[in-house]
Amino acid sequence: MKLRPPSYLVLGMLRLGARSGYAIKKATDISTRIFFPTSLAQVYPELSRLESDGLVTRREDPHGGRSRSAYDVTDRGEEALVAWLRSERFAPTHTRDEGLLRLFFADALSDEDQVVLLRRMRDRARAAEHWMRSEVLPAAQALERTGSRHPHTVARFGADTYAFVADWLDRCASELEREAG
Amino acid sequence: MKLRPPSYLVLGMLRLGARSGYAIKKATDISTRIFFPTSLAQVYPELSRLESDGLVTRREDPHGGRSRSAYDVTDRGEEALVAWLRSERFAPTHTRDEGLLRLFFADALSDEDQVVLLRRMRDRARAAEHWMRSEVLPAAQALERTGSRHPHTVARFGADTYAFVADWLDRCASELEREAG
DNA sequence: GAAGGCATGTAAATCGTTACATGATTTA
DNA sequence: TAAATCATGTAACGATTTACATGCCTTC
Repeated sequence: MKLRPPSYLVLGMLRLGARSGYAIKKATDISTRIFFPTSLAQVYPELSRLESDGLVTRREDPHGGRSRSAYDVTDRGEEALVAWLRSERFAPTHTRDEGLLRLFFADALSDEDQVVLLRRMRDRARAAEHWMRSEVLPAAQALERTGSRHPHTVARFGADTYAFVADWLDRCASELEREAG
Repeated sequence: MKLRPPSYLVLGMLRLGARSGYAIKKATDISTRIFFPTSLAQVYPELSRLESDGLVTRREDPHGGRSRSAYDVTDRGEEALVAWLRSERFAPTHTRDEGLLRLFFADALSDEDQVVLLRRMRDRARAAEHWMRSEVLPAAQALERTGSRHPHTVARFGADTYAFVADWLDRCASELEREAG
């Protein structure tokens, strides 16, 4: 019965109001996706484990002729979530960024291609920022009206960070372009 | 003979002057580690593959009674690296951040504990910034004197981004503390 | 002379994604 | 009525890390 971060993702999403495994996955797609993605093939087995550990309860919740399971967090589940949130140690951020890896080795490119690469990375960061402001933030604000403010905190953090990154890369590209003439 | 980002990491590090598998791993530990970590168990098999594909050559380079293999990038290896650097499409950034996941669910905590969590995340970002400025940046500047400027670009990017993140989390923690009274 | 770093590799375990398989309901 | 979405799960695959195994060299 060892819980890992994906277990808490499921537990936390149930606590925020998602009822089915499918709903949990949908919720992550417009919220935790950029810093903690998951898949249905991870959510369903995780729900089974949490149920057999007594951290959630399952009940039948069919919708028309379509079967569905609804889950609720138990008191022990709530305790486990809070204990995790309060614990001192947490895993270091794990990132794999192919764009930055390219930039790292970009000296093998011509000056023009270096600028192209930087602008491509900038565009990607800008697109991510826009997506967060237009899709993720509104969904988080809706959650805020039900008493959960921090999904909104995280959405603002993400949007602001992507904006910072896009600006940084834009400046870097312009400087490089000016230097190269 | 399908190359993935870790292949280019190895190829690129060889190009920047690392000679052995061990040296490649050491180099990543003070450079790409935060955005593209790797392990010896990944580097050695990758070198073998690159060799059998003719993208690098191996030669014996013993140091005293201790055997060592030195690798060099071939013309085909150089071409493959540049083609990758120039290609339009690259994998989206992949991140798993347990700290942000906690913040996302932090509404389950008391106001005080929410501030504690934010300050913990801030401290971690600040520590990462300091590590980059004191360890990574100097190493990158040394590389710059050999003609490779972009390891330094990436190091500045990393340090500046961590500084932005630390400041953002600090402000957020202070606001929350003030609100809670 | 002990500890730590240099050096190479393999095996096992872990973790996560994609593909497969199925079927009902809603919307365009 | 066709496409998209809701809904659940398993199997296969792929990628990466940790542990194992070995041994020499340098520094304290």
